[in-house]
Amino acid sequence: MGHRVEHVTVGRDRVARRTSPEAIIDGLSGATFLEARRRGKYLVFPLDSGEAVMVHLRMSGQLLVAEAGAAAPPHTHVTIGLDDGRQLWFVDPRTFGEVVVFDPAAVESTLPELAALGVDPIADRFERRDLVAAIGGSRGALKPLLLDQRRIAGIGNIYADEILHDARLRPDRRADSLRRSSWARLHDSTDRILRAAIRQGGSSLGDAQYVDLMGHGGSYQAEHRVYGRAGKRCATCGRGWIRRIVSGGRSTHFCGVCQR
DNA sequence: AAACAAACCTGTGCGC
DNA sequence: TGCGCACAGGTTTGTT
Repeated sequence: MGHRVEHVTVGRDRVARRTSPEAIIDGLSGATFLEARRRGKYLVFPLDSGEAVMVHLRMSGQLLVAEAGAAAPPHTHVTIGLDDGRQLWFVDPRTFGEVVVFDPAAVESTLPELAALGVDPIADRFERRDLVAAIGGSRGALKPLLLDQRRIAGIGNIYADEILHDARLRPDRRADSLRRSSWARLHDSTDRILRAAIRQGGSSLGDAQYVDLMGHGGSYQAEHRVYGRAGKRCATCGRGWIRRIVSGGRSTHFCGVCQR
């Protein structure tokens, strides 16, 4: 923060598909980063120009800071040279991620999905009533509801599974069948699992794609009770085995014994 | 309204 | 060693 952008290159147009490489280069060049914010999985960096940069990492994106002169790794699609010589890299092998320079006053038209994000359990006040308001009225299964970014912002596939396990609720359990006590557990587990994962720097899987700005991975993968543990004994109840199903098109893991 | 499939990409791990 | 296949942290779009 507080650094001015001196040079920008866009090495792969797909990263700029929402706008254009020129829009990213022109919008960033000469601007100073004021702040780093997050809402759901969207990273937003307000600039002194009045515009802001949005970065979404999707499945394999990384935002990395590098010293002056460092060689960019493969799949570096945006390079931002700062006034102290350091560089900010957007790296993304699968190219699902994107970078957008936008006008926050026009976010509804330029980034409608950002404007439509639901309550953020970490960034917003998030009481039990907020959880119930977000998903309580639905007749659908809990897992897809937790993943719906317009209802609750920020929960991904790993943490949906871990949260539901912690709350002792099956991922295919209908939201309209929950009792008061289950809503209390689900709220409590959402808060606790997300905060514990953040404290440990998130979950870095085998390919070590998920890293912080300095390239360091997290350690929460060591705490996973269900995600990626299909066929193994349930570490919570010691009786069931972890099952893998597909829910909402996503790989889903749970214990059939201690989750109901 | 909800469930499902496909699409967008590249890389890795596995069985054979 | 090499090949083909399944699968991967997300989201959108289109179809039942």
